[in-house]
Amino acid sequence: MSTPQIVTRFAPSPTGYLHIGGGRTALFNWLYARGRGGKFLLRIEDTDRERSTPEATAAILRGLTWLGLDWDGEVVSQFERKDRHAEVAHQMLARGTAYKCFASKEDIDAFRTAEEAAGRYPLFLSPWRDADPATYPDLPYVIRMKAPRLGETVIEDKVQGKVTFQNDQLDDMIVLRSDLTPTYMLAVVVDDHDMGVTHVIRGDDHLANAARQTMVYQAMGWDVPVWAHIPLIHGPDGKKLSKRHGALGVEEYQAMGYPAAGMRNYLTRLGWAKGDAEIFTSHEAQSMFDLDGIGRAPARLDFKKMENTCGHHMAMAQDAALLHELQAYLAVTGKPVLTQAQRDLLMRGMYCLKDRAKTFPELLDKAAFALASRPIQPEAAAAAFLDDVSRGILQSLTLQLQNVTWNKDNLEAILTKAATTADIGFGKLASPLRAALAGRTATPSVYDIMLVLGRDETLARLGDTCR
RNA sequence: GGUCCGUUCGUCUAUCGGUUAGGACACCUGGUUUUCAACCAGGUAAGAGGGGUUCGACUCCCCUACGGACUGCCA
Repeated sequence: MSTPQIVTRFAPSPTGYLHIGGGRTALFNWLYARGRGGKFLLRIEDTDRERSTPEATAAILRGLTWLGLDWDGEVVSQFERKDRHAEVAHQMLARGTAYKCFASKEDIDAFRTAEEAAGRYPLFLSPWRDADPATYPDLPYVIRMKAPRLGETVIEDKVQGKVTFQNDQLDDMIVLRSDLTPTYMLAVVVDDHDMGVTHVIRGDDHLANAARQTMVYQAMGWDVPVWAHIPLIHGPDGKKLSKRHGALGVEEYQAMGYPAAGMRNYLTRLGWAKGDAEIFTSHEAQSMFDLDGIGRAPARLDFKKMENTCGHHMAMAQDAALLHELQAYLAVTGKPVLTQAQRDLLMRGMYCLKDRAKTFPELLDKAAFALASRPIQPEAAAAAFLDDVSRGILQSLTLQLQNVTWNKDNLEAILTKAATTADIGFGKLASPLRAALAGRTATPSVYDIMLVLGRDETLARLGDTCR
């Protein structure tokens, strides 16, 4: 007996950017499928023609791509499958698991308002459920599912456990609208079934929907997928994530300069855990990820931890990959592109820059000493180290650096000797040197500065200072 | 209102009836250091409240409080 292939999917509505919570949902689906040799599919739920836009679809694809979540096959447009949905609706009709309902929207609204006013649960029960087709009027109609009135529908959820819904709480939902377009409730089920989706991992705002969708599966005699309804992400204050919490869209995190690998790691750990694992590669995440590890309570976004995680990934990354992602960051934020010389400088200095930065803006800031052009304009705090005595010491140091072979050991020997000769502590030498070479007080070590800058630039900057 | 879900350090979480309740981030103290970051050592800090069940409950059950989702010819 072979294990059927795992198929997961991410199915966003194209009504805006890719929400950070949606990004995590996609990530969970991706991890689960990728870690098990399965497929991860992407479907755009664009049946709401009023709110769906191609721009939003493009933004979602960009967000997923940035996060590094690749999907299998073509992106499926739900809207384009509307004929298939209608076909299934009519099959339900033929099977007797659905019926035509001629009640007008106005009648239903009036009914609901009245029921609510009377303090009752406004469950609309269509009078057409068991009507004789011979009595059907010549009016527009919708197709409603003939949902079971008695008993209960049980969801076996991998995250929420067994959740039971009383069938008398659920109405006969509309599956095909009067304009013959499908509703979400029908479309998801048909699409998930046709696409062979085996595991539905989505936000727990869909938990109740799972009950109704189960009825559609049953009405069609199809296998119900494995459910996993994950809690939504909340803001730092524990409230539902909203604009006042700051960034909502995945692309905003890219624009803030967070590395994608770090975001994947952070988002994976947000609401999921495997023992004490904290920092891991995506490959490791794929093999560790499971549905059991998903928590049941909503998790809050913690920017500090996110930055810390990103910092680890910055340090772990390959130099060339970091430079590449840095350039992508510059591009999306509309910042000037790097020159070849700057790229060379960054590649040369990456080894001492990447473990000091958590984000790309920080990386750029740490690299400022290398990217700066002569003459260096020292910040006030740095300039304070450049008094006449210091300049004198730097001047004699300059002479000793003229002909030395440019490597760390030699530089170390010379600087140590210079400090001894001048009878000062190393700090008294390093601070002015740092000020002269970088114009700042916080930089990589003076050796690293000199190594990254190279002899010519180092001597030139010293010359500028001592002139 | 009804239905459903949730609640362990400030935050993310481990624990799956018996632990000095562990780890990570953040924070504090000390160390290291040419600055910053990093790093090392240590510290503060938690089972929402109340009832049960049990020899024993963070873990199982009930109630309360608080938070959330759903309750559309939206998805």
